[in-house]
Amino acid sequence: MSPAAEPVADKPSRREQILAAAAELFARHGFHGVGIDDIGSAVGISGPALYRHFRSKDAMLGEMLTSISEVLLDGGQSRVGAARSPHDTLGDLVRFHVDFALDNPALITVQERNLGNLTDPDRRKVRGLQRRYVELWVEVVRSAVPETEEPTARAQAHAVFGLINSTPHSRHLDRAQMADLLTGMALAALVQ
Amino acid sequence: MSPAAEPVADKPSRREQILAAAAELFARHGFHGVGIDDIGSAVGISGPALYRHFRSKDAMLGEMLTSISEVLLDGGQSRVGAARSPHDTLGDLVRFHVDFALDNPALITVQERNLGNLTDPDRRKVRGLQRRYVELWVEVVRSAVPETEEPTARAQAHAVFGLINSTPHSRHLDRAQMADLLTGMALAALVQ
DNA sequence: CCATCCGGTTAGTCACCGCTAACCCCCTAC
DNA sequence: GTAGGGGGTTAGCGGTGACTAACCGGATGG
Repeated sequence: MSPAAEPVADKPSRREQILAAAAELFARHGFHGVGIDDIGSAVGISGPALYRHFRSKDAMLGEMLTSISEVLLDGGQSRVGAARSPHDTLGDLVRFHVDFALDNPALITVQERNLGNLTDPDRRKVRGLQRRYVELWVEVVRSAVPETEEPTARAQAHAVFGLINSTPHSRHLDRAQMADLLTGMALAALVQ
Repeated sequence: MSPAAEPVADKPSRREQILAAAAELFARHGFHGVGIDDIGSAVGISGPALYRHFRSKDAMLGEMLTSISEVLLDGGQSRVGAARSPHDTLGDLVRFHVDFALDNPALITVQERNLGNLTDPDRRKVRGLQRRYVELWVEVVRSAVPETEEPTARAQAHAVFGLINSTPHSRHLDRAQMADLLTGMALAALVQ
């Protein structure tokens, strides 16, 4: 499948370029609202040339979403790995997610809107990664606020994702202010 | 779904039925991912019979989204109309939106995902209604927390919508608990 | 210096989708 | 008892979209 899962990322090339353009388009028009030709011309090549890089349109979405989910899970785990106070860990986790959302609005949008357009195996994979990411949040929330029940913590995590991921829909503050605002709101919502 | 939700209006009929089914499908698969035949068979009729009730597939989405936006705006305005303390008004507004989201998960999902699939005139109309709803929130937030700048309040409103509208993605608490949780989180995020 | 292959091109195929056409009940009002 | 219309049916048309086929230029390494 993936020709090489490179640790060293000295590859800024095509594939990535195509995925970025596709993400932008999927975010704006939805998966089925975007044609192969649209994606092609967005990167300066035209139409079927994409099949030199991806097996299918579904494969593009699949790779896009799995890689997002992996980045989130890895980043989350590394934040939790750094042993600090539960409350600080929660702060780090929130900040990490906020930064990711602010830096990758199109990806975040695609992830929350287009999960249903994945192939069955891809969806299973992405769902699995997302579930583990949520579990991470649940544990961190519950160790920062111990009296929280598990289902409540899960619901809180989803709600906070919704809050943070709303970022693409409002662009009236600059990046730094927005990051602070969202972080503050998320933490307030979690610890009340 | 519930045939007798109506206070007086004894018209639960077709159109509404079709819109409800279409909302469900649009929410799950996206506008372009749903065919005319899918919608038809979801209400027991098949395919082109829908054109006895709507001029086009676009018209279905248009009517769906404008009616949602109108319901939200009207409901919001009536909550604000009842003169109470700024803080109570904010609480009412939050609770109103939470209730709507919990009672209409499919509609909420379609509204936030499929704005981009609207016809240009429809989109303008819906955008206008949404803008007025946001302005309502901005004013209520600013009168409850006067030191808030306007752009900040706008960003907060969007973020809170994201939080509340995340509802369809998590179903592990019952309706009442979920309503209380979301209301509490939203208010905490707003007043900090 | 040539073989190869990587990454592009255009033309074409096939399925599907929105929508129209033509037809067909009932049910109701006169 | 029949006229009419609201709401349903199936067949089919035109357009579009994903993908394949066949071809091609140029860099590269043996």
